[in-house]
Amino acid sequence: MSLKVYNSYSRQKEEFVPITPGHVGMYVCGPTVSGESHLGHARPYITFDVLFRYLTYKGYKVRYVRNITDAGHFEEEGREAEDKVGKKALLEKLEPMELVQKYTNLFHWAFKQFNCLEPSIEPTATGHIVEQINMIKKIIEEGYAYEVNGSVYFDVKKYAAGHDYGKLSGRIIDDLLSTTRELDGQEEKRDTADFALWKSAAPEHIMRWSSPWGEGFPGWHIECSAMATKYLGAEFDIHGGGMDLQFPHHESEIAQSTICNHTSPVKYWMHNNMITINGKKMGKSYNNVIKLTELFSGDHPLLTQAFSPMTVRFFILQSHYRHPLDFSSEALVASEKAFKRLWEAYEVLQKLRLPETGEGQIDEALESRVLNWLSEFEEFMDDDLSSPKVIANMFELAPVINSLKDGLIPTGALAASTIRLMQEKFHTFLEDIFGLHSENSANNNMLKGVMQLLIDIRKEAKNKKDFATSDKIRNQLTEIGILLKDEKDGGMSWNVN
RNA sequence: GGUCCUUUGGCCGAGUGGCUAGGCAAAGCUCUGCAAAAGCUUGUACAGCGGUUCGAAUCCGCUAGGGACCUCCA
Repeated sequence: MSLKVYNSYSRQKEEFVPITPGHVGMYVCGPTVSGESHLGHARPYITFDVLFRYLTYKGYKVRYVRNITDAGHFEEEGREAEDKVGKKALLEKLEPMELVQKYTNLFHWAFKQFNCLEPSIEPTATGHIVEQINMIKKIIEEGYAYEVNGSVYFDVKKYAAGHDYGKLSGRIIDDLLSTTRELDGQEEKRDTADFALWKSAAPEHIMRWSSPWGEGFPGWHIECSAMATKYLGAEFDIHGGGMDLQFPHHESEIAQSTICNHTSPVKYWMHNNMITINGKKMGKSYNNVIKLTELFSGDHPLLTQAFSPMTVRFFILQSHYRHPLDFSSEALVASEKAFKRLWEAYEVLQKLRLPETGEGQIDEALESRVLNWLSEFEEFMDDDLSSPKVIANMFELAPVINSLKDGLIPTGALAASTIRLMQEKFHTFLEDIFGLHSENSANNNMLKGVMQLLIDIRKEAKNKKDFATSDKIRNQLTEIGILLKDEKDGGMSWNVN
């Protein structure tokens, strides 16, 4: 079966065929480490983490490059040539690189909580100034950039004459060129649609590098072009990022790389949609940001409780990555419960007793439904990563699993091979591909031993119909957050809430 | 203003022409010493109006609401 992905560039689903058979080059726009990551950032990195995992599952050798933007861009291009990172550093009285390090560490910490795999290469913008300068030089040589007062701009009009600037983001070039917006500093540009490749640094500017055009710093878009070219080549398979980066960032990236490398850089452009809050995009300018640390601690006016990383990951996977996802505490609570129920069914499944040969009669109808649900896992993922549908099927299977365990469905109703397949598929999709894991923090042997002791005492009490003792044990455990459940067969299980 | 997207049951959220998505919540039942968990059953939703069609949540048009991008943004 073959994977189909939605290509933003062609605006349709296309069969995924890598440029080099067996290998995939994937670039994802990483974070700007001038501040703390928020819930909105979780979506692209989890989405593309799943894609990375899925491609790997499909047997591809994937080189996953995700940059760290630590050089900072303009707060408002053309208006105040302010380096975002530099400015905040002054306020916090930190060295710029100290600030960058702090937020990079925090970013890494948060996404480790989310169980995101580390990219193959995580290049930084500041570490690739030379590559960026070389690329700009090349673009000037090609005649598509010009220097003014120590800054270098990309000539969009000239580019658009021979290329389809605006195709990715659905812009009409004439509209872009005729924009009448008045911005200070625009007079340097030949055209308002032009964008900076290199900016001359004002004296107070902290982050600065020498270049053939004087002291300055790179434009925002050039870093991705330079680093993607360096590590993935002039032409690579997948470029991912948030929808809000389509224009101008990715559009400009295409233009720069195309001129520099004489080929269109990316085969498949993939964009995730936004996380909204009350219908509005989560973003600094809207003042509706929930930082990841706040999410994990529950310390935010919009949160009724803390939410674990796995709950958030599951929440994100329950919707399709190209659709907007509206956040609310209620929605997260629902996902938390759903995830818990699914995970418990998964754990039950892994411990399910396999039927002996000839034990009971196979329920053909059930068997074929189960096999169908299982085979759809991959089918759905192949269809542009339809994780919500896979999860829906898992929930169809959960009652089957629980009923097998409780004896409501006889053990022999499903063939041993079917149950084994179910175990395998759940493991593969839930853990390897979706990247989910147990949140049961009680995985230490000492607690297990203590719990076994309590369970034994409670069983004895129950056998003696000493319900006062048995209830005391259960109730007090409940109070400290351990849930004890009586099983149908007289056994007991427990989990930490 | 320009370009594009979207509007599904109490809530979240799949779904692009005909077949029950799913989750959470709610109600009833079964199991249980009681409870929890689990299982079973129940909802007949697709913004409004009109059109195409044998048939539309799904295609087209209009109206209304929401949103994204056009500026740093995941």
